[in-house]
Amino acid sequence: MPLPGTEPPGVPTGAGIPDKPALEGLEAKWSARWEGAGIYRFDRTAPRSRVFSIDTPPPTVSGSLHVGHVFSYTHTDAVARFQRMSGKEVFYPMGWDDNGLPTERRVQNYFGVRCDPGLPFDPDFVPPDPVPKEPVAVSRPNFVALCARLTAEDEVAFEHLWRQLGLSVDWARTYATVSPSSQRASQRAFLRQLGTGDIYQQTAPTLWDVDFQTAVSQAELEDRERPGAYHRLRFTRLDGNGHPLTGDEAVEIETTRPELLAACVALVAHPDDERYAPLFGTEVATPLFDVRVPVVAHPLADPEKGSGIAMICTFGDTTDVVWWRELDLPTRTIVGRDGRLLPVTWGRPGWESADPDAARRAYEELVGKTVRQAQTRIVELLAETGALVGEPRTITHPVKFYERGERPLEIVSSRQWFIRTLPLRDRLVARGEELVWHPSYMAHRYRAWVEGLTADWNISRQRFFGVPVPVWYPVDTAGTVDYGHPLAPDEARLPVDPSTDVPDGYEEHQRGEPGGFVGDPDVLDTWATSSLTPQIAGGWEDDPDLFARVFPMDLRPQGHDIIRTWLFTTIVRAELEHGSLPWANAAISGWVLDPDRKKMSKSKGNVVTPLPLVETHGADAVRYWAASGRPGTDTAVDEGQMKVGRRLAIKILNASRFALGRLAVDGSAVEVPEPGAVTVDLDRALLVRLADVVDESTAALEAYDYARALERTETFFWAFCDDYLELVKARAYAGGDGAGPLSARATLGVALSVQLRLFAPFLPFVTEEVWSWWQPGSIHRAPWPRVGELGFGVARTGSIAERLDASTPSTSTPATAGPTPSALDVASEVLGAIRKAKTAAKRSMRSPVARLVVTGSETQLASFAAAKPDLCEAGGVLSVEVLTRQDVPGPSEPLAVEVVLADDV
RNA sequence: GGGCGCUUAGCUCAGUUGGUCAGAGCAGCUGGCUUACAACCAGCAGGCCGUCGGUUCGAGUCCGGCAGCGCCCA
Repeated sequence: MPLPGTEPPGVPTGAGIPDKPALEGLEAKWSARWEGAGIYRFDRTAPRSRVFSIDTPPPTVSGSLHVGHVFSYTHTDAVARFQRMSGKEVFYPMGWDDNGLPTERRVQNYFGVRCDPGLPFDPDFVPPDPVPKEPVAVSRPNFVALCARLTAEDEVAFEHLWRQLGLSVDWARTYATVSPSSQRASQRAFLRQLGTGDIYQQTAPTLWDVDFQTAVSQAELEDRERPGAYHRLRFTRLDGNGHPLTGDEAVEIETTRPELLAACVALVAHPDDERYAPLFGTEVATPLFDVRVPVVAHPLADPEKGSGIAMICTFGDTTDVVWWRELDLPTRTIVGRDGRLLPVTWGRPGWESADPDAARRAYEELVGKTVRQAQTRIVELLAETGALVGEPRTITHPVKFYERGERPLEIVSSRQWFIRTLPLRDRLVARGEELVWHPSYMAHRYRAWVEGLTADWNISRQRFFGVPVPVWYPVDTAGTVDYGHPLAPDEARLPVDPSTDVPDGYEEHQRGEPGGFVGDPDVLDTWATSSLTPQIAGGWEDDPDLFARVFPMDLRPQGHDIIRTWLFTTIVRAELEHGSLPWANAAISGWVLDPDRKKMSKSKGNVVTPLPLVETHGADAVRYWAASGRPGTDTAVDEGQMKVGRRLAIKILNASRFALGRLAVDGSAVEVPEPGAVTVDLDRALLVRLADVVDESTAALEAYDYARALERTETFFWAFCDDYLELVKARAYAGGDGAGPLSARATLGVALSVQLRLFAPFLPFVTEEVWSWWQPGSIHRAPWPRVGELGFGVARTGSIAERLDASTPSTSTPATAGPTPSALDVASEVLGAIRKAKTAAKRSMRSPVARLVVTGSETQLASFAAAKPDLCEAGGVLSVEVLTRQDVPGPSEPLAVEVVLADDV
């Protein structure tokens, strides 16, 4: 229903139909008018039952515009527009994910700066110009200000693209994940879960990127195949009294990380491995360092791998962490946060050695080296002492990397904040089953991820630009920080920055002083904030009335690549905070591949930028391409498809011009006769078929299958243009109030109106343009078409034939099996035969047909008779002869059509 | 190694519960300026539906094996 004030200027009249309609300029024209009229504003007075709320993952604006965005956001927009036309108030805000590392890196490169949190804020700071080779150190507040400045520019570019593309976003409701309200939500959730114990702090093994100098979570890991080498090391067996056993009693293990030997805390073999069973419970001595370590059993040890027995180090990989935790082993940390070997004191508790001096001498060769350098040196040392057996055996094996990192992750022990996810596993699996997935098989991805979780979610990051961890710690009189008793702010104070704000009851001058306090220096993982987009966008706590109307949301659209990150973390937070799903449906889009069906990546340089495509082909054309990609299916960028979409949009302009031209005689206002005027069988048959399309398209969109809805509508529309418009032309041009012309005009009017609305979610610009020629208000607030508009009862059932019977009592159905061909079916078939004959004879379509002989069953001929006048006009047929076939052909048996062209007589 | 998906015309892909399902568009070819549309229209040709087996009266369609491709996870 049209909103007040949304009517385009001028009364819709026949004069509103342009002579030469064109697509050019429609994007600018309509996106401005939609904004001006507030077509996509969310009406927050609508009750929950009438709201359709969408939680779109905000794009990272510091990343480049990507055609993948256009693809999946178009899918969402089609659904949003359908829901809006179906009477829902659509809550469709757009966010910007400015938070996090990508923004930091971009700011560093763009301005030539680096953040030094130790520096004081410089209020007069201006970024260096030109950008220097060596980055300039700036304070954290200055750095954050630069981040804000750059992301503001990026947001403009994104919004421009979205508007050009015609996303029906409520632009009054944008949010950014670094905004104060987002920070407030993020910190509030943190404090609440800290209160419930679902967030805890622990010194624990932490996945660590030595270049970014930050912890990363399991979700940010990726395996990469890297060359490595198995080094076979000889460990000395010990007797019950700790004395070395002589002879060939050594245990040989194989490791790819000999440099971690000093961190070895045990050897491990499979419990069923008979080769090593006698060793379980005994001790061995490490080479070089002579440290006594136990031999233990654990099922994760792979008898097939290497020699079947492995050394456990703290920590070489994630399996070490599992062994360490489950077998309750001690910690010996030798890798520092910079990826270099830390100094240790041999002989001290925790670093016991049977020969501390030898251990010290060996370790002195390694300390301060990077792990790579240390490996080279220790291999030399091991070889010199004879502990290295044979030559290292090179292999290729998967190594864990931070997905943005360039060097393998190390696992360091450090103090970090975690969200307790492991105990939630069963509940999270159940939530995954409760969520409705489109397509359904995407549920497997989620389930596999949740079931494969091995660690709680580490949410602290040692970065600068992000939401600060909102706590401080007391410093005791001796100057020791008491991490066990974090000082949390009152929720009313949020957001806080502990590096500049002061905890209640303290003064700024006490910062870092004995008896004072220190702020937690870390920021939260970006996912710790991004996982709250339903809460942030919905006004959680800040606007309870709004939140109650939109949460849990109806739809989360997103790509399948972020199921384990964004979708998963969002479910975790909603479960902890609200005990519910964050949304009812998840619609998962596929990837966009490059035109050669290769995955796009910056390194390959095959990333397609979307704006030129929109400018070249038009927004409707690009949307057509995107909407043709079925849910979950990877789709290549295909300019051919865009050209098809453009052709379709132009066709809509032209066909509409024709139809409306017949309805607005001599420039008068468009007048559509009442549906009751549709009396001609051919016209009824068209509307029956259109009713099917309405049904199918509606059902498809309700099930989030936008591609199917578009395809059905498009197929119908081309047939409508190619056959029906040609057949109806004579009656449409005839004018006057005769039943035939009246029926034709009524059909044209209703068929056009319905088809425009069926297309509107996909081609918002061209449909709005045509709508404005003859209808008040925006098509995007017009009601979604219903079968009832076409003059049929709501209770249509069964086949087209049955519907025809119901609506055309005069047509009796002979007792043949199968559906009766409609007047339109027969007319299309015969028209096709006429065209074929003309083409074969290389004649113009205009050339007359001297004689047409049609042979068919009684049913077919009855339908033919109904279509005959229109058919003769459309085909230029001068005389017709019909012959009844007595042998009752099958229902799908084609008519026999003989065409004699005029000149052949 | 485990999981998921895909394999239909030269290309991109539809084919919803097994029974006119051998389809569309693009590309190609042959024609046509036809009073909505030459950025158009009409027509033609093109396929053992990856492979092997099974269920069935009947299988692109359901089940299993295999092969190839892709993604996710170890």
